[in-house]
Amino acid sequence: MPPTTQHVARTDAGLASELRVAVMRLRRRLAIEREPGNDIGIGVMAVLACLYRRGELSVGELAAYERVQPPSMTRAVRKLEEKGYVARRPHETDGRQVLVSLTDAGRDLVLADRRRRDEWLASRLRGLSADDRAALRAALPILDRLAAED
Amino acid sequence: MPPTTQHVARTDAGLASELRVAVMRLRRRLAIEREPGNDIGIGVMAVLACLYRRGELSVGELAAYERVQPPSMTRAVRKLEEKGYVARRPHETDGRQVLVSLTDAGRDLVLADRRRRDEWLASRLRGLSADDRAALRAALPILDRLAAED
DNA sequence: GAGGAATAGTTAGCACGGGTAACGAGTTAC
DNA sequence: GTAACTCGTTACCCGTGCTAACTATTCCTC
Repeated sequence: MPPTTQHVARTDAGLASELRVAVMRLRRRLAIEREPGNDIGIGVMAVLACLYRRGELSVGELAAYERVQPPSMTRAVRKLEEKGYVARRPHETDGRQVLVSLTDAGRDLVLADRRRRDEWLASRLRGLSADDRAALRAALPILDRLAAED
Repeated sequence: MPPTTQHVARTDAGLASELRVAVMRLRRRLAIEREPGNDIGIGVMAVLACLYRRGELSVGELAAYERVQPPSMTRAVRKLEEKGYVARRPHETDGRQVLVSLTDAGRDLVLADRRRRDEWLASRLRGLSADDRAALRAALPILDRLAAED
């Protein structure tokens, strides 16, 4: 009889597989929920959220944080600039770098999107116990660290 | 000054945004780690893992669990069948359904892949405390439930 | 039992978001 | 001052998700 999710998750040996599947499923689920008039995909939205938290960043820094290759980030930034959510300006001293920052419209979009997804999450959280919510909150920085650089 | 990850994650208001970003980054990170000779993408591998845990399933059941539309699962299964990792057979009593099961090669691939990713995870876990690992294990079923059906 | 509604799977076609390779502009080191 | 490196970009390809439309089968109703 093949092991169930609960069984393998109790061991380190199965943690990777289970975590991987859970992360992928949840990612797909999250991608569905978006601000109704928001035509920005979830990946591109993550760039805005990153700029919101960290302020002005270069294209390379954004790519490194999102664990994406530079060309992918160039495209994401271009799309955001076309829509007026970010501004690009050259670095003062290093002419190779391009600094990206949120516009007012971009900031508004981040907040609206966060509100929207919070509503969805709130409906989900009602089905969870306080312990479950605390467990999620505790796991968050660890998930973040797992995804970070070696 | 914009809030940092730690700041917003302490409140329910920011949990959704932070969780979303963490999940997306980790998903990309996990997608990179794969068995060297494994030309199967992470999404298709998840199908094999699902069959390994649950045994024979119909295309529709697979699609529902992975939170994917039926056509996407049809394609994934076809690709796996071409490579000899799964077998398809008609349902005994319901001629509409197609049942998918792992072949021996598919089972081997699941185990090899799991071993490979476990190695990667083990190297990560060394950087974490026992509490962190426990937190991850506790959060796993909750992440799973968040992605589940309404 | 015959016919229409519902369900399972597939096909076709599209969009988006990753990747690599190759290149130009700018900087740094020698 | 030139060679090597870094950053960003362009061009192109591929994987994987979606919707719409179709077929085959089953279920329901009369």
